[in-house]
Amino acid sequence: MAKQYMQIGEVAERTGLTQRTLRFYEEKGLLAPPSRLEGGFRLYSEDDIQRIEHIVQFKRLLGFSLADIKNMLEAEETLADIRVMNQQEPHPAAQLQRMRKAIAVIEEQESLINRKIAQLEQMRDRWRERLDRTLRRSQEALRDLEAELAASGVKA
Amino acid sequence: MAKQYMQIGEVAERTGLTQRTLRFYEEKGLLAPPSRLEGGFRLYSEDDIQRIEHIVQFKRLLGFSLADIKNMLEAEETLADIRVMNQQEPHPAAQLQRMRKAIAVIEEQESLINRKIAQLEQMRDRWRERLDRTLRRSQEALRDLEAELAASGVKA
DNA sequence: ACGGACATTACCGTTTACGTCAAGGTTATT
DNA sequence: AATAACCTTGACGTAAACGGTAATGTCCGT
Repeated sequence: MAKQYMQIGEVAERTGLTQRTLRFYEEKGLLAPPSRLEGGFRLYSEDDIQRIEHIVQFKRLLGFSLADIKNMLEAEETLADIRVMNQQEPHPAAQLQRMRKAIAVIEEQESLINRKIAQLEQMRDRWRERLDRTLRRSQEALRDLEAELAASGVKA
Repeated sequence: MAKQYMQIGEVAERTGLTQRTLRFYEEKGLLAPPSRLEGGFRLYSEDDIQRIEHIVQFKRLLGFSLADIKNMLEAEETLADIRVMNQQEPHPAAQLQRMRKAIAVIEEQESLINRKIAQLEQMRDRWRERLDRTLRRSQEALRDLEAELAASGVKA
């Protein structure tokens, strides 16, 4: 298993971010302040790292600003809160209420991603049509070429 | 039909970009310098506008830097060049050669988009699993709630 | 030929998302 | 207790992607 806690250097290496970026994200509120060693060294938990990798993904895939990503991460947090609350107060009626909230949050994230996918698919389809047209034209060119060769064959 | 040529103000309105941004893109080489009126006013053709809207899409969907987008647009240009050349020198063998190039370019763009889509789908699937788990848990909560109600019904 | 709307270049300013020291404190090992 | 390796908080720097304004020129309808 991975060590329980990692210092910033190791986290940086694992996530591909720099130490500065990690501190920067923390400063901007994208990362919850991690725990610290007595001397002040940051200690990241597995959960922290999960969250960091989440951010990296959001950036790479969606291309959103950090401000946007922060909002999306708040959805994450809502879910985490709900889990904790369901653990603490396991009254079925209250749980059910919170579950509905959780489901709404997740569905929103999913539909956001789906919208993006749909747009990308549309974009891809336009390229695909283009490919088809080009292929058709190159078929024609090939046909013409064969005709030309046949003609020169007759001549020879 | 749309007017043959538009001035920068109208283009800005139609594309949702600012005039400054249009000039900036031109300066950075993302847009070919449009034709000009005698006095120096920029005149954009339909083709120019197509290209601009292309850029807007790339930005919104892929979230790439302008430098990256510039590279992708060069693929576009390669294709345009190929079309012109095929018109000018319609020798089948040469055409065929260029067609192959065109196909390669298009396929590269397509696969780039496909990779992005695949990553997004993976991300969506993770949310979907999460949704499933939450739904299952809320089923349990519902079951518990019904049991509770039944019990209180018996008591009442 | 003139007034108002629209454009031009030039240049400085701003925000975002970090990079890059500097000066000093902490941890682990010997 | 000394030393290397690691960390801390500033503080300033920077590239990208524009925003905003000034000073000036152009277009066009009357």
